[in-house]
Amino acid sequence: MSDKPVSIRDVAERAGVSPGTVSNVMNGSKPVNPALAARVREAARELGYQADRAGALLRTGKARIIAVLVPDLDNPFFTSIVSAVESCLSDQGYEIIVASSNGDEATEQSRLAAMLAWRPAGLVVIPCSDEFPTRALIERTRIPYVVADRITRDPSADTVSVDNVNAGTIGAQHLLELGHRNILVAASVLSLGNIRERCAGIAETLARAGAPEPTFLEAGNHFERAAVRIFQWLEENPWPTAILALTNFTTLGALAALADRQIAVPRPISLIGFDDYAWMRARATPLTAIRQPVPEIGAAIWARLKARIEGDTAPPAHIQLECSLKVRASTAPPSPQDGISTNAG
Amino acid sequence: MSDKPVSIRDVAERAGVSPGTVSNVMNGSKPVNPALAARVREAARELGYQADRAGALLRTGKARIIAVLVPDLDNPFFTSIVSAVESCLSDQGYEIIVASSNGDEATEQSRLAAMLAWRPAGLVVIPCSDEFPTRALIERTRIPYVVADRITRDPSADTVSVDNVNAGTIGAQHLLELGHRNILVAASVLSLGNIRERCAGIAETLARAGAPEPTFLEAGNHFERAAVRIFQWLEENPWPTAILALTNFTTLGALAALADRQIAVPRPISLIGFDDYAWMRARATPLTAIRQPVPEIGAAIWARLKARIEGDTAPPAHIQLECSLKVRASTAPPSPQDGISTNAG
DNA sequence: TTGTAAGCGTTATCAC
DNA sequence: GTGATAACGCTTACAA
Repeated sequence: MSDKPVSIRDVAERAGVSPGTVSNVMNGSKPVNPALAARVREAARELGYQADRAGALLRTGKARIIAVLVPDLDNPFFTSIVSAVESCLSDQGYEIIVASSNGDEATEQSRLAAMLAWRPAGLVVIPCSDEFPTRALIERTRIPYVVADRITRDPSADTVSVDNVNAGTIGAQHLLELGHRNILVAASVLSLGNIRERCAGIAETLARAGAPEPTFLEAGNHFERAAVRIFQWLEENPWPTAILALTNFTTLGALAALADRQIAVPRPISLIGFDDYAWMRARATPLTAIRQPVPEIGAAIWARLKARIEGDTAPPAHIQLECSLKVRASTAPPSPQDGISTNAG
Repeated sequence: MSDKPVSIRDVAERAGVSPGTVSNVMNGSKPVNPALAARVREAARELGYQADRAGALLRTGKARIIAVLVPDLDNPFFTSIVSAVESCLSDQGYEIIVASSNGDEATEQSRLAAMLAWRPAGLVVIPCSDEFPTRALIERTRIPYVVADRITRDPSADTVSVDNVNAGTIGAQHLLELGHRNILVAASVLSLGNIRERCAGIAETLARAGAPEPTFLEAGNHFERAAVRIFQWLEENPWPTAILALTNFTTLGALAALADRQIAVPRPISLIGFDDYAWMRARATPLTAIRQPVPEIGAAIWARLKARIEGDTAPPAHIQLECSLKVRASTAPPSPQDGISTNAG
């Protein structure tokens, strides 16, 4: 009906009190006579009053907004993090604003600047590279932030990630136990620290067992590209007995390459995927996979951010959560002759 | 360095002009002497000035924010819509704020109210039900909005959806051409109009061809539940020669059920999936699927919203985009004996 | 316990 | 073409 939103003054007038009192009632910032408070609440309800957050923001300088910046909103891992964080803070009076850097530093910079203009209470960033040059931009604002997933070296803020070394280790361990010694690692890009750590966990585990060093293939951050890279590699090299994928997209790339090449799983090639999605289970040969604890990651991010927003000044915390191996049907002991097989074309 | 963000006054002082002039320069709302403008821009750059959007919001009453409300942020179809919209408006000075209603009307209501408190310039809603009771809440605000995907009857706002009848038709047509007459439709919930329309397209196409009516199975909106429903149905009924899934989650459910039941695809049962994701291609038997044109949906949403924000008062537009059938390997003619097969247990 | 008033940063209106 | 000034809705000292 009314063209303009109801303001705090409308409520005050209707309840016969001052705007300040309405504010105190709505925010509980100061005790108010119960009878009055009831009258105010009644008036607010009748008018459908919803405080305009612009006024509050202007006055307090802090929006009840959490800005989330991810490298790719089409990557289900990143959106699952967004979802996990959203479900934590939605009932705490915060709103979430999202942007994608498209894996590009210039875009990261400009999207970040745009979101910062809202003076959000906190920030969640999955940087597009380990350089994280936009960190300076953030730190000038003094806004609390958490770096997630991709941890830059020398982080001066809270970080939340998985134990990437261990993630690699449990994958390699599983393959070793099955008897694999000839392993292809389908990495995304080795310029990312988290990927390098996963590789390190694998390399170390294999080395300790006296197994030959695996091949680390950089397959990129996109499904299509990963598929052709892995396909080509399988064309040009003796086959491994197992592939260990280090991201969800390289998992898909490996699956596509194996399918195109008509190579069955788990024999002649076993496959361990990364992350855990419904489609990994919905297959004739469900995928063995390294699961990242996404809900826990989201909860940890919010816990740190919330603490900082509320004034926690402890030194930066670096939270690491453990991945777990979901053993399903895509991994099996290599068949005896596979150990010496070469690409028969 | 400085604890407080630089304001327009800081810039004005440094450039030796008035705040109003700075505003005019930054927004281009009024012509300004080029020399002065340059000085202002220089000062802004030096100070790293970024206009505080709270002030602007308070003054203009409209935030350059688009609020997006979806039923489930863990459903890749919905997040792909968010991503498509985000990529449209990110370079137009808009920010996107997202929330999930979790498929619940009360949550939808409260999340919507919370987002509305930011006085967003526009709204994108995928309602959690066709009732869409929150519509009243939105319309009181006079904020332009677009209803996407799930179209309520009697919509008084712009809508963007796919041609659901045709989506069903092309799926059924494909199966008919292959010779299938015994079809199971894996629907999500029949209370949703878009699902009913897909069913209608199927039913009509089959009827016109003189084929028997298919079975419409309500498998729900979640993967796990859909999997068990379809599994059970296959236990208790003679097998169809083809399954036509009407959402991404029922596609996964069907795949999981078939895998659990150790039923191969496309024989004895062909399968058409809904939506088009990388995992559908990354299989030994890539999925034939009905693809929704997600980027185009996002673009259409933004086009309508943008027009409304800029004052377009044309009657509500109801945009329908066409789905396309991606024929891959999960559909094939039924084997001769399948026409009379029953569940052999 | 409640009311009053200042002020947050911006933009729009008005003189100049 | 530019500068002063008021106003947006809210919170929060401070006064009553």
